[in-house]
Amino acid sequence: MWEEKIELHTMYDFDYTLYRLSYDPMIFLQRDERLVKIPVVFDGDYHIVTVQAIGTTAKPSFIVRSDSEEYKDQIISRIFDLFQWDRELEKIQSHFQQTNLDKLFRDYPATPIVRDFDLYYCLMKTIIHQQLNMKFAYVLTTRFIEQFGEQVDGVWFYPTPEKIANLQVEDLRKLQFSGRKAEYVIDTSKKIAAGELNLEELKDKTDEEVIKELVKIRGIGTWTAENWLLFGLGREDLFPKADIGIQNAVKQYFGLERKPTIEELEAFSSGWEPYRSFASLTLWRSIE
DNA sequence: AACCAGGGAAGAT
DNA sequence: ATCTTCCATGGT
Repeated sequence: MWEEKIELHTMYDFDYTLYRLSYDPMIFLQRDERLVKIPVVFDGDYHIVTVQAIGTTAKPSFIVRSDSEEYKDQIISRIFDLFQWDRELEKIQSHFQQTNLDKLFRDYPATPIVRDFDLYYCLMKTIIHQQLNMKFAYVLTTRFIEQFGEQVDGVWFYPTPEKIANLQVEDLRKLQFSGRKAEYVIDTSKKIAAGELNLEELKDKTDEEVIKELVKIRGIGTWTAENWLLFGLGREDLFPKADIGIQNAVKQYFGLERKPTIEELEAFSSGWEPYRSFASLTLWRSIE
């Protein structure tokens, strides 16, 4: 067992991160302790990494703990990457002070990108969440992980694509997946298991290239590709205009009579680049 | 009971 | 290419 204290050189609202993570019932959280346990897999070996906040938003610091000395550097690097601790949120904040979202960012400052812990899980979760209300969507992802994942010391490790690739549609229908959704999940997992789709390799491509490749897959549309880029890879310039939550948040913030059209969203969002992901996150946050 | 939900595919134009 | 319809399933 090792532990490492980490101090950031930027502001970071980790309590908001914990709040966002608390939506996912399969994540091991102790919010009063400001602590989260993260499943990390290296070379097929399971590691549990504990991240605990001990600082403030203005002066954030953390204690990171895990067991494997061998992977210590990789684990710390992964945690930095996951929580984007290198990012200077002050820059984002000042960028939006010069836009039509100035009030929004004053009300909800320094919202970090909260990534999912695993690229494959993120993609499955995003497909599962298509067109479902959040409550039921999380019921489905919870059943998915309970049924096909593995729990170690209270921490859930996500199913592998290989395992899901071997399922039948009926296996997921039992969990109240629609037949169509079950096909999307299984067929996409088959592509990954067969090596036709490599999520790790998409890290090296631009947003546009990733969207173009993912949208070819049956069951993945623009919304899913954009959300995967944002919550999977943690990319900074996504604005999912088809998203109902984004539409409702824009309606509320700008005081519209009805939900905005795609064209109206285009117009409102001019000037938000190249950090539109932070606009999206902060808009979602405003209606939580 | 009707409409909604952090969409997408398939069909029609 | 773009618009319309249908698909599934629970929540409010």
